[in-house]
Amino acid sequence: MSPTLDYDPHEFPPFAVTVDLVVFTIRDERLHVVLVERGSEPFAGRSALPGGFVRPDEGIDAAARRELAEETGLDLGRDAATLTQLATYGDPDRDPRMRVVSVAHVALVADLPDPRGGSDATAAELVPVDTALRRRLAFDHRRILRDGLDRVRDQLEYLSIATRFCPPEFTLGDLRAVYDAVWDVELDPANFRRKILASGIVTPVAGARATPSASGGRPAQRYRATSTALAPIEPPFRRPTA
Amino acid sequence: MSPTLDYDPHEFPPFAVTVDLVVFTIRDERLHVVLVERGSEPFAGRSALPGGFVRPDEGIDAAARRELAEETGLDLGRDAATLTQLATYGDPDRDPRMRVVSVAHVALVADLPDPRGGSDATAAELVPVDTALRRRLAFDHRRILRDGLDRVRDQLEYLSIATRFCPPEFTLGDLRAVYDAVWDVELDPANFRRKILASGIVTPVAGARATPSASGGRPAQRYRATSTALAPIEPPFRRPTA
DNA sequence: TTAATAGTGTCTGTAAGACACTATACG
DNA sequence: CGTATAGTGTCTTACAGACACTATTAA
Repeated sequence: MSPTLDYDPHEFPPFAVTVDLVVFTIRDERLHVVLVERGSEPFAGRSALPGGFVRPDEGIDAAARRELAEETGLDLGRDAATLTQLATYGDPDRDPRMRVVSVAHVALVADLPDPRGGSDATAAELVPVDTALRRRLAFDHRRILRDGLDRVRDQLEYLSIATRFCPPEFTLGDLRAVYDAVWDVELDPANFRRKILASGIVTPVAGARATPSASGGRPAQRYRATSTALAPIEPPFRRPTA
Repeated sequence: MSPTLDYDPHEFPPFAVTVDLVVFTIRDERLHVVLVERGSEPFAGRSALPGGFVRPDEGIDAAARRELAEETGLDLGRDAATLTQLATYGDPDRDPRMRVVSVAHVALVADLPDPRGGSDATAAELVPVDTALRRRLAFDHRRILRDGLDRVRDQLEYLSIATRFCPPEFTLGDLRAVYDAVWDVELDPANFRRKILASGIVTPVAGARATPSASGGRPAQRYRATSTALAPIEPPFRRPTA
């Protein structure tokens, strides 16, 4: 805030503030993002990120949680770490109607029962990210999605966010599948195991073993995230080059 | 943006949008931040980060550049990389007057001739960051400063931002002094040289050697940033533990 | 049995940290 | 000469990647 105001605070310019959400999950071994179909102009009929206006007495992340619940039926609960702020997009012409500044967020969720349409009957769908990036999205949502994807890929290296894509208990194979999907690689199971266990971000569940998948295989030890909060991966788990 | 609006766009809630700036530089081997003194309520007389209202037809980073120039006389020019968005702060009660959402930025500058008061005669000063963090700052500026500091410390590991604190030509000793100041460590000159040169973020200036400092010593090779854009440091330059 | 996944062991190359040593300036 | 900084070389340790090998399940 400027100590010597350029504008009287009661004559401030007319801004609208919104939130947009990049909601990632993993489905069929691939990274997906939640898109909604716009029902009204501008960009009616086009795919868009879920989001909406921040209410006058509502915090910004509260607005993000509320909009996500309203449009997709997803409840992130009180868990602070699955929803993080990405960046703010405020080009003067990003919305043809008026000046809108949007605070974008990234949410990571375990695979959903199924994305249902919002309480207001808007269509919500789960789309593979590469498909979504090839679509013509409303507003500057393609750029926001791109930025969100970059962020998740980066954070996978140094933060324990991978467990957010998993249910409370998971195997190291499940966790590796997250890395494989987000980075589009195939990590060596042996080296993955060594690095993840050394980082301490997961703790084995005493006695719990996973039933082998349909294709057979030895049952795997079950793990839980060591902490409910995000933890640094130390040393960082670097993404394979090329 | 919600496809089914909770609010008619022409009845949007009354928000003001501002920018705040965390401007870092290095002075006397220590990291400093630019603070201004507030001339009016609320928080009159208290130190604050420079910033101000975004104008109706102005982009957000354009507003940040303009406010910085107005309040401290610093011109970042067209260089995109010295000014980066940090995060957005929008608690409903962060400004007692009205609902204000502020987009905070971080700027890195080479040591200034001297921070002059703004064109509107507001006092601007350069304060060591640890001192600034102990002060009672206006609004939530202490948290913003804290977040900005964390960001710069992190980015020093994997982005070539250190050169932004230096004049166009510098020695490896100068660059190491940046790391020492921001991380509050004393890096080994030999290992620092090896890692920085291996990363390729700097290029030697043919024939140019620095005159030894007052205390003597062999003249050092001069370098320039290899690219005007920010480049990743590969492999990352990890901060010493503890 | 085979196929598939879980999990262990080991070798090799790269790179970080510690630090000795040389080079070139000022006084 | 001593002192201070620039710059090189080298040793040790840690860890990542590659990959061989064993373990335990389903079909």
